[in-house]
Amino acid sequence: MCQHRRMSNTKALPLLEPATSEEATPCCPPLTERPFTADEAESAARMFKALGDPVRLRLFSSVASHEGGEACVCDISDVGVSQPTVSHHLKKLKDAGLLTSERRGTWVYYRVEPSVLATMGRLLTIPPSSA
Amino acid sequence: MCQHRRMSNTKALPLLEPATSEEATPCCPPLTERPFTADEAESAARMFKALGDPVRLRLFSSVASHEGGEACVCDISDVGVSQPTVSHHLKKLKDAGLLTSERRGTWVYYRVEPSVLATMGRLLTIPPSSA
DNA sequence: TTTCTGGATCGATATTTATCTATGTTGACG
DNA sequence: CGTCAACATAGATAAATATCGATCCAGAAA
Repeated sequence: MCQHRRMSNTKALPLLEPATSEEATPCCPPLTERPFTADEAESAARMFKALGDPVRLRLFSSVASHEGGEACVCDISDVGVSQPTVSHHLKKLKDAGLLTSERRGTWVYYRVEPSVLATMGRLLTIPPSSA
Repeated sequence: MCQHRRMSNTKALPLLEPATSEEATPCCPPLTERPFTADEAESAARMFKALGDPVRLRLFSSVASHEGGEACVCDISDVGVSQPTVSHHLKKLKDAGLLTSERRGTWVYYRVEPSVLATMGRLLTIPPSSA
């Protein structure tokens, strides 16, 4: 939870809830399977671009590695930029479909969209006989 | 090889050569393992950013999926932008360490740096008990 | 209601970047 | 040699973006 002065009394972390997993857009085949179409590239590039900024990558990693699969903004904001900048980057990660957010009382919790790691991992899978 | 008017008579494709595999920088642990440090984020974000443009992603996919593991620029340049723009993007992919290039006679061949897919794939590995 | 706090939004700015045209460079060929 | 073709580089420009300070909004507590 959030290590701060005034503690919330709303249930801080209903961990591991159903998660409403929408089962993802498969989006694209592995990058190595065949040349991407323009549409596929547009779609996949949006995800890579979202992780293509150091601050966003740290925020994403903080959420992804946080106990319970979610993190309060106040727990991950120590990345060397101002609070509006953190907010701006979290919004971009949300818009790219990598994170979801939920407000609970005073705090806002972010979590990794369940399908994302699998979808992006699939893009980078290595073909069976890679030389 | 290159489907063009004037054919080269230098050996066009010494496929699957030793590849001088430098065995890669492991760079970073999975994104889900722990919050990335600033340095780790800087390093990993550089790779994601390189794939974060649709044109570059198509070029990368074209090389990665090309028979023999390498592709001549002339075979992958049909992505809707000018020739200098293609060249510019290929340079960025090289600078990011994702591609290598080699000139053979008239043509320049690009190939995927062998370690890259594994390194980036590792970043996106899903933790053992992901809920 | 008033006050405080966590976080989002607004508006401005400096930097990055994707793209182009024009030109340079390199190798093949006659 | 000169010419042609494949790429790369240079320079310019318009658009995207990372960042900030100021402000706004929502929930909690006094």
